[in-house]
Amino acid sequence: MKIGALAKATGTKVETVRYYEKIGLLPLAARTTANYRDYGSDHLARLSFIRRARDLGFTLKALSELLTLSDDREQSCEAVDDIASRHLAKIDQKIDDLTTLRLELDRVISACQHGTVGDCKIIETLAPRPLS
Amino acid sequence: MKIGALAKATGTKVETVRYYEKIGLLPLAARTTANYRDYGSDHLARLSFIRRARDLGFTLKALSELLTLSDDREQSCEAVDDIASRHLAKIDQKIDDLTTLRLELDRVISACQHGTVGDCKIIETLAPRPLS
DNA sequence: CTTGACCCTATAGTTACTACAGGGTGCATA
DNA sequence: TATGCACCCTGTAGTAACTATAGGGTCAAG
Repeated sequence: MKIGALAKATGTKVETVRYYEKIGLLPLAARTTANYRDYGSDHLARLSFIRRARDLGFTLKALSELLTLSDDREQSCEAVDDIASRHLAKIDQKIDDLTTLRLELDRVISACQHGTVGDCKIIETLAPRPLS
Repeated sequence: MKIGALAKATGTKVETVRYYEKIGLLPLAARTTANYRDYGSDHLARLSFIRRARDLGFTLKALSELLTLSDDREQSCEAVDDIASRHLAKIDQKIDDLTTLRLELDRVISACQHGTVGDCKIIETLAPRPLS
């Protein structure tokens, strides 16, 4: 199948597919006489894997490691679990950070009196306190 | 004060200070005879504002808008509130997305039996389902 | 004078795409 | 056959917000 079909089948953009091939995440595709990329089921499987992992927020680096691991079916699952768990911890951290941030922002916005900038609580919070 | 002192005073990197000047977020600094940047309290105030807004997750674009607004103290606070509220909504969305993602990832990791890759639930979840 | 911290500009790299320019291919329709 | 449109190709550059590096200058203390 052509690149457009592969892209559509996996919910990926054509340009992104080419990008993944360029960075080595996807193996080079066979070509037609017109130099069009021609993909088979192996590529479909691999790109699907990539798409799912990206959707779960794995970085391309982590994803690449997962792919390498998944190619050796006798490999211990520990390494996979390690990557996934570290990723989960990062997401936890991000949620924590964002939640803290959200609280602060909400506090600032709630204090806004909707007057002028001169007495705006939001601006006031951002501006440095006058030296006393 | 020199760039290093300004950077330290605001918890910003020297390179980032130069970057902000380059993109126009910080006004051009006065220079010493040695061509070193020389900063006064105006720059300190402005960079502090930038740092705080960045810490609250505002994009440079939104931040730039806030700075423009804050320069006109008679301006209505509505625009400021608008920017901040839209930012808050984005953070809310991000938290939602990450929370959903976390749930899915946790589910997958919990299903891991710690065997081999061949029967790894994590890999299995990422791999496309066999055609049936 | 030497040394080390700091300063400068210019350029490129990071991450993961995304957009665009310019040109080729294939198929359906008039 | 000609045309039009969707799709394909490579190469390059842009996005956001920094960050790192190369190569060179300045300043102050020893």
